[in-house]
Amino acid sequence: MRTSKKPMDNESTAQAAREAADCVCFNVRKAARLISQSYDRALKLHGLNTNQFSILALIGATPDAPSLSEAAKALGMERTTLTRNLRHLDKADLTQTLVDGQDARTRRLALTQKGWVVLEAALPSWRSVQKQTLAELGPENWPALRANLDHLGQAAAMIG
Amino acid sequence: MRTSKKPMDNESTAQAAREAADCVCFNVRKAARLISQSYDRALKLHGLNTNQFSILALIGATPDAPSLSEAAKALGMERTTLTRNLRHLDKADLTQTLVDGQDARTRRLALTQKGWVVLEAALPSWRSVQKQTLAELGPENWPALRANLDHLGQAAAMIG
DNA sequence: ATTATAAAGGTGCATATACACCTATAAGAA
DNA sequence: TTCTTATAGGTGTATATGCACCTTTATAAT
Repeated sequence: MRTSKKPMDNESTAQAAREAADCVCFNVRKAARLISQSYDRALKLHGLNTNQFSILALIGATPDAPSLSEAAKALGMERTTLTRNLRHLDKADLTQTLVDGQDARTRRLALTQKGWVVLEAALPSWRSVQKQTLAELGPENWPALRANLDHLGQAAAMIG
Repeated sequence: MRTSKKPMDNESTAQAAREAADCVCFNVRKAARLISQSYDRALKLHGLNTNQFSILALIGATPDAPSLSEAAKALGMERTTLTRNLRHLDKADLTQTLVDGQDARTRRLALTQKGWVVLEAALPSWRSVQKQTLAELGPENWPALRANLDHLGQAAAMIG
């Protein structure tokens, strides 16, 4: 006896829809949402969220001030998304967006002195949450996981 | 001779910041952004993005109409995020949000007939992009990758 | 030098995300 | 039954995301 409330005509679609629980995109997005919450909690003390921390760290880690597009590429972030994310950091006086001397089209990104101070202060909190996360995962699983994520990110441009 | 443009006092912070390229959260978020773009392209024909597809599929796949909170839990999505995401689907007449008969606090989620039709139509496009994505990844790598992502998502609540 | 093309970046719009705080309703305690 | 507490959900606010389309500036072609 059927107890489902779904109309019989949709039953085959319902069955097919169960496949989508295995969707790569869904599962990566879901993990990103959940993991972000723990990193956000850890960085909140420093007035940063995980995204802002990543941007500061990328700029700080790049030997010469990267252009907006270079930074966006390195962050795997749409250029226009980075433009807007930088607004908050610029307003908070953590970053500076300056016109390049050679090419008037290019914006070069740099940390302000305050940006350096906040980044340095936030790094121990990041290390702590990163360590806990790797411990949960099993640190030996991380290299392969990261390689798979990198590979998927690389390949994505060719798919769809 | 030093050629870096960064002030010497920040060099140790710059060095430390390079560790953050290995951040679990950053790498998962980055992959989510990039992968989402390919799935979004694949589903665009059907007027859906990957997130909307996932919500439709989850509701369609659930035997009895799930409550908002149950659906949010299954999607790994903040309840209030789902509330707002459903607005677009409700407005597009793909989903219905109805007050439960037993408990006036509870909203039960269901697909409209149009929702069933769109979901059914979108499933082949999803299968296609999913297949290409798994082919790029190497299908044998997906079970472990998914298990690691699930584990991280589960553990996130305890971290930070 | 002029024109055509390419490259860098910004804006409008739509959608996604979640915390803090609020209301409404149900269930339990007195 | 009344009071208390727990549960389900919504709203205000801030930030994130990316596509389509635009302007500005540099480079290439003639």
